[in-house]
Amino acid sequence: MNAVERLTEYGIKPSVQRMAIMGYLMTHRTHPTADEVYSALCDSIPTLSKTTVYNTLKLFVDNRAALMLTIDDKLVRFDGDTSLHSHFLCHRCGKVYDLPYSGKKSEARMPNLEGHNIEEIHHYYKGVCRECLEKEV
Amino acid sequence: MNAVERLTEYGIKPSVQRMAIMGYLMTHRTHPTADEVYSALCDSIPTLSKTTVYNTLKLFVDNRAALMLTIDDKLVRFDGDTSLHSHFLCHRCGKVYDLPYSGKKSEARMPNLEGHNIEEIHHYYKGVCRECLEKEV
DNA sequence: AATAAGTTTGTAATCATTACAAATATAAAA
DNA sequence: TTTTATATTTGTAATGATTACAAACTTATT
Repeated sequence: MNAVERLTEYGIKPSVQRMAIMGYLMTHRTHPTADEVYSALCDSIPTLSKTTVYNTLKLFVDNRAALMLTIDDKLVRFDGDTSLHSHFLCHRCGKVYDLPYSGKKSEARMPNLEGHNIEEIHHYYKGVCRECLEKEV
Repeated sequence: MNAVERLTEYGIKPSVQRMAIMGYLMTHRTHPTADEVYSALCDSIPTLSKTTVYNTLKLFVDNRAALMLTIDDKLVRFDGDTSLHSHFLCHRCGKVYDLPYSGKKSEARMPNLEGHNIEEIHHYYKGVCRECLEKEV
């Protein structure tokens, strides 16, 4: 599936900027910040505005074509993979890793907990990643 | 357990400000922001500085006497209850509710997932809370 | 009391994010 | 095609939570 198909699937009309941003999310599974998306694309789209990146990412999230991760208290990150999975933040190198979702699978279908209407589930781990642990020695 | 005991238990030397802030966290399970803590205490401690509130909450978190919640992308919230439990954010009224932890209990003891050293687990739900759903009708 | 160490305070910066209005592009109507 | 309306993008300026920093203050130690 390409970026255009992905956008239309979520009811988002494609444009040069939207395709580029969605394309970046699809090919870079690094959970980038808005600023990282902007920096990566502003060479190929010289007129690109940072406001557009913010607005477009918000549009994706509102239409459930992307996830907004609040795992880091400093920066909001975005994830083009909207399937249910967990995230791990290394507080040493700042990288965010994907992990399989470890909550009860029965809750994957947006349960109704204590009367609340659940729309999103986020599962975050924090610590020191394998790579940083190896460097330690 | 009172605030002083709690502080010393976590190796934090008590002070007027620290006792007041820890006391507030212990008696108000509302997951307050730094600003809310400041506003609540600045009457009883007129000289209190917002910087102190920020520094002190950070001190608590560093010493694991409190949790920092990043469930909301706008505001960092704090929780004096450091036991393993989940949180639910209502995106209509902004309130944060406690929920029982629904991940695998076996992971409660800080597992070693894919070689990473896990130090914290956060489980966030988002949606519309029971109270807001009732008002809707 | 004098000195050192730890804590608090106020002000000024930082910096990610948003508000807003002008400019541009796309679609629809004439 | 031209005109008109609608949608999208852009740049600049503001917002606001958080932090840096150095002075003031408090507590502990010599």
